[in-house]
Amino acid sequence: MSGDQRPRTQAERSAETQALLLDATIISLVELGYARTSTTEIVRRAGVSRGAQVHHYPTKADLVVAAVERVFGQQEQQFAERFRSLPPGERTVERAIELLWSIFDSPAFQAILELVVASRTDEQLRVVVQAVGARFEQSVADLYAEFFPDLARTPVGSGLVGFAFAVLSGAAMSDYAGFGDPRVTVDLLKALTGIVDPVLEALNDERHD
Amino acid sequence: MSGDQRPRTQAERSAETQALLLDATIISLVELGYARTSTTEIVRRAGVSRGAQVHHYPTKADLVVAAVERVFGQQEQQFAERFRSLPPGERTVERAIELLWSIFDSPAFQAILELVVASRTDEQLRVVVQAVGARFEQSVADLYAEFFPDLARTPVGSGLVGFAFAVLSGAAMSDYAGFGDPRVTVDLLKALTGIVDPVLEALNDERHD
DNA sequence: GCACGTACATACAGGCTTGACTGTTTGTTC
DNA sequence: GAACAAACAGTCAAGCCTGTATGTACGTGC
Repeated sequence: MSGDQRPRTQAERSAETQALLLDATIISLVELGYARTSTTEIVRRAGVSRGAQVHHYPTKADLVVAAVERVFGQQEQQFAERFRSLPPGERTVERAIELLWSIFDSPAFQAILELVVASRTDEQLRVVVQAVGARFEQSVADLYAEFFPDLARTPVGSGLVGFAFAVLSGAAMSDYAGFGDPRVTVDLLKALTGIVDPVLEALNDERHD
Repeated sequence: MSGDQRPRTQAERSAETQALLLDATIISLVELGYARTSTTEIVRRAGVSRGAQVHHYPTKADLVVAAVERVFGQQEQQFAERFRSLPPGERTVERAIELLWSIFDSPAFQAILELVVASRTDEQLRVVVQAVGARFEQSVADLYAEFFPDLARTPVGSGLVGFAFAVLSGAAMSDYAGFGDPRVTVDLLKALTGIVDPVLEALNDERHD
């Protein structure tokens, strides 16, 4: 059936099994949440044996840490690709926010949310999450600086990416927190970016009294 | 030693044990997170027996649901009290946001965050969290409408509380997500509220084309 | 003071999870 | 093609967690 009878190399076997395991981990995080995600459940979903899992990721922590890197990396790459493939005329701040929102509004971000919250009370996980999270933001900030150099030069403009990340995280969460409307929040964020300068002035005035 | 030799009434005993259990639950959520919060751990922290716990809250879900209501309720009440006790001259939108931020920046909100995220994959919990969360927002919105009636009348102004909730949630989370700086985010939010009208106009212009 | 119900205490059983351990297959190297 | 290492398979035991069940102490109404 699967026409390829050529034996796979060790590297290929390794990579495929690891991908199966990490994707299963991420999907389990999305569907069951962190608390109910067990290694048993992961190997079941991945369709690999316990031995295979323990070979590649000896402990549950190893597995989760690797999943963090994978899911952040995927989103980071996806955002960059999508934004770069926009027709030049549409490479606006507003479009960038819409694109970013499509990331934060995705199942993948639900997994990230589980991991971020779990990382609060897990030293080992927190180190990785913060590092990878910061790298993610930095990658978006680099694109931002590349395409909107004028905005990026201002003090507030340079912090705007971090602000957008915070707002979009909150918006994504408000979906099931019972407060706020993500669409309104995102629209307001987009509107805000259109008036960065007045905000900047207001902020400066305020800090100098 | 404890001077009071008068026997406690059943109601008093009940209330005290329940308070011990719920507070222990909340503290455990803060310190250990949702995944590692067990009924065993809770009764240990509360200093009550397993039987007492099961008597008041037969299942773990009952315990967690009650904790949701308690922790949201406490924060709701605390905000209202603090805001109402401000000297009239300081009852500004900015002060309100600072006050709200002190809520979102507290340990209590860390517990709420655990519960909100857990509720995503827990039907029973989600119903409660959304209801109580919405009530919390409504209570803040009511105060907002009472003290800033002019703002509250505008379309965007009326949605501003939900927006603030989303932003502050995100800001609180960005602390351990590795991206954004909560202080910058909150400052920007405060600045934004000072220029609600331009935002409103920008948003309307944008929607009408 | 007695009967009753609420509040509490302790022990137990079933299920699940994790990490460890032993054995087998597959690819690679010389 | 033989030796070696990596990849994989399946089982086991210890620990924890939850819910249950049975027995005891305390407060309340008559």
